[in-house]
Amino acid sequence: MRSDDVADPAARRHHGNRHGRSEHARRAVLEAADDLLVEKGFAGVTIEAIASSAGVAKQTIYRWWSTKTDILLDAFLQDAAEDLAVPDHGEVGADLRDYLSSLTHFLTRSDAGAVLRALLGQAQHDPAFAAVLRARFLDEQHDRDRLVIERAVHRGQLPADLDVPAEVDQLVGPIYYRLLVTGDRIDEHFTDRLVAAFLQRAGRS
Amino acid sequence: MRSDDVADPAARRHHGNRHGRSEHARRAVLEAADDLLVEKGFAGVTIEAIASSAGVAKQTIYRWWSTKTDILLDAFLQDAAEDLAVPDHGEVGADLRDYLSSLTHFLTRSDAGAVLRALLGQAQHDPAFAAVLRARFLDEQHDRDRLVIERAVHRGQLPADLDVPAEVDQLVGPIYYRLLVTGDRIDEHFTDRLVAAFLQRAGRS
Amino acid sequence: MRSDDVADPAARRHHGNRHGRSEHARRAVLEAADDLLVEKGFAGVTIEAIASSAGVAKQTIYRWWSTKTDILLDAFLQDAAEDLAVPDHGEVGADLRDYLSSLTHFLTRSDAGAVLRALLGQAQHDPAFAAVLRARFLDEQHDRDRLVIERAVHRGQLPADLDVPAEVDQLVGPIYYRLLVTGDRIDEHFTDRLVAAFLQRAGRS
Amino acid sequence: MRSDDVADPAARRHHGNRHGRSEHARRAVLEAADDLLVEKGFAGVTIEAIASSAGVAKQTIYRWWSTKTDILLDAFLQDAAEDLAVPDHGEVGADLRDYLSSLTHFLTRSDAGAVLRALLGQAQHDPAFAAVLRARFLDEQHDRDRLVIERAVHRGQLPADLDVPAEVDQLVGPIYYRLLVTGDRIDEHFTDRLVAAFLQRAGRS
DNA sequence: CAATAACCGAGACGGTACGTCTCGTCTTACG
DNA sequence: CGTAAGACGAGACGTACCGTCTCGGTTATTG
Repeated sequence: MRSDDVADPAARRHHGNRHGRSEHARRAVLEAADDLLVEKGFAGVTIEAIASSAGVAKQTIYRWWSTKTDILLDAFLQDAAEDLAVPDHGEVGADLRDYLSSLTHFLTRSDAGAVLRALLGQAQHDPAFAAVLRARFLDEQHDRDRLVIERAVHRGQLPADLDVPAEVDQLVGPIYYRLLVTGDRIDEHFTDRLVAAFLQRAGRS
Repeated sequence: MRSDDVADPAARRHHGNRHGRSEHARRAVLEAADDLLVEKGFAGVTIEAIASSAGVAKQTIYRWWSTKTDILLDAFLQDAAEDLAVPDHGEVGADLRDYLSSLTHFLTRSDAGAVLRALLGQAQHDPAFAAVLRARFLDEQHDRDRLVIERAVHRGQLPADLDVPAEVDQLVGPIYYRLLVTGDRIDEHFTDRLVAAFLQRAGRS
Repeated sequence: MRSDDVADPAARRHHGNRHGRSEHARRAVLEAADDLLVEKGFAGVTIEAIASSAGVAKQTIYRWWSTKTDILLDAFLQDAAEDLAVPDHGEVGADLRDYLSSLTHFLTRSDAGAVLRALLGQAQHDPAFAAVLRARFLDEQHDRDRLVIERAVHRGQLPADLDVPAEVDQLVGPIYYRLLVTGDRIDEHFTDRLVAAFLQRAGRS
Repeated sequence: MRSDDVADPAARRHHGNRHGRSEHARRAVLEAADDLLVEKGFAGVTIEAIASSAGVAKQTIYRWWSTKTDILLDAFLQDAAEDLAVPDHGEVGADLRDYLSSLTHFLTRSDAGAVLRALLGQAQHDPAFAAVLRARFLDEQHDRDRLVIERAVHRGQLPADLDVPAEVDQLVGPIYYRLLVTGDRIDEHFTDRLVAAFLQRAGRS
């Protein structure tokens, strides 16, 4: 039998099989890409470096991904999945403050945030990739950004005729602006102020 | 003297001289870089391509610039200088609407705007370049963004204790957000709404 | 021996059995290798190409052969077996003229001859393969080359003290020389002249 | 033009110039190819290995040569130039014995001979290269092979109607045959016997 | 007449070398 | 001394095969 293999399935080397790819290789590539970005910067992320530091053949990478940004996007999506929960305490102000604060933390402190910055940078150079990035992450994220407000509207805490997309842009726009353009620190004072301005607008409209 | 170069720059080949650098070469490089970016995209801007399409030797480029983004930044600064005038009609609302509208036009419609997007993209990949970009353009632009509001404060049209930097981020942040992240259209309706929200905040504070 | 293999299993598809290999796969591989050499040249003979055009798994090839030249050698030996009969009319001159003429035809006209050329080429690059080629074909062929003369010596038509190996090298050497080095045409006039020279030497010695 | 290079080619490092290639790089490549063939065999001669052991960039190799056999041919021609002098003592027999003996030594003992074997091997795999090899070496060598006999014919020592090409093939053919096919030792006894057979034929014809 | 064992096609794997591309440096010759 | 030209060392690119390995299926012999 293969009791050894079965006993420790993670440890054993996977050298190919008939139906499907190596999970081991897939993970090693994504982790290597992630690590390289954080340690060496975007220029340090080369297919050769990924292959070599993942202990994987280049051809194995090319079999499953087309570009290095494709790899980084996969790595990012895997990491980002759990980190962007939308809070629901039932109170708009608190939820928004909470959400913007954790969004900020994600963007500026986590490795995944660094990867996203790199991907957004690449999107500026490559319209085709920009479209992919939107389709595979940004649109979904945009929905998430809307969620707190939409729930409040649903609960009757906010006016029904609120122009949600425009309001969301005014809430998160300044955060991305500081992240991508000015590089200024984004603290809770700043995000709280954004929420306050929103509530003021929404209360009056 | 440069009269020859200026009089008939195309005809006379400039193969070196004893009196400093060639203005002809400088211009040809900046224009070539600009054109290549617009026509072929950022990936099409290589030092070799610039040299070849400017009719200039690679070494001449390396003598005066270090990287291709350095060239693009020079090209951008030259183009951007005149295009970002700050209006002063004496009325904050009108001035801001005017300013944001022309800023938007600059960012989304002009070739220089395309170059800036590329430079901002590169800044996400390269912290050193991000610092240079801030020092040579963004800080100055940030000052310009503040100008309309500061003038109004000075005139007594806006409260003196206004947190100008934070307000500016809320005004232009959403614009850059759409430019760099969502790719959504930025029309006058959107910029006018930003101004309205600002006036509402400022009037109350 | 291989008589079993050749004898038994018929033309039906063979997808595995407990004892013994698939004759179908064996033949398909040898034919594919042969065809590829003739159609695409030596560089076109790759294990992957053989496997794919024989409809066989790579592993099946590696189970039975070690290198592509090993395959070509098997293919060659199978083809060559019948084509190199040694004539025996009882007259040395006629036999030799006949033999050299058919040897030349085999070397320059047949597909098997093309394969042998490739194998001899490989033997120049790889001493280990050169040894194998000698053991599995050239020594035997050398014996065949000797046969006509030895029979004549036996019959008393040629002197008993003839240095047969040296004479054989002078008979066939020029043929291989033209085949492998100069590429000159080898016609009957040339082979007849070789025989004439031999008879002259043998008559005198 | 190149007088500088020719004057002092060895000493200075040459990292590029406007008109013409680096003699230093050229020599390093040819020597590296030669050494690799002798030390590691034909399979050990790879462009990467040559580049690395010559301290040269791959692109520099590809700029001037197309294939590894092209490099080996250049290396061979440079080495072979001086080693194949044709003797002229005024006596056919002595000259031929001398010539065949030194030819044999060149083919079987020298590094250049090993390279030639490899090139002849490659020629069996690649008709295009075979043509190049003939044009750049074999034809010339064939002329050299004829020279001793032609001089003797000219001196009246041999019949004027001698079929020189066919005679040459009978003289050198057996040597190449042993070199390329049988691998048998080629000693002076063998080459002297070839000469003796030739003289016998020529004397009678 | 099931269980087993050897062989089959398929194809993913870690690798090596390929030939191409661009980089940034260096040397030369000209004006 | 700045220029145009362009060869150079370096190294990443994406591709082609290499030889190894696993997988699931097929069949003949065995228990």
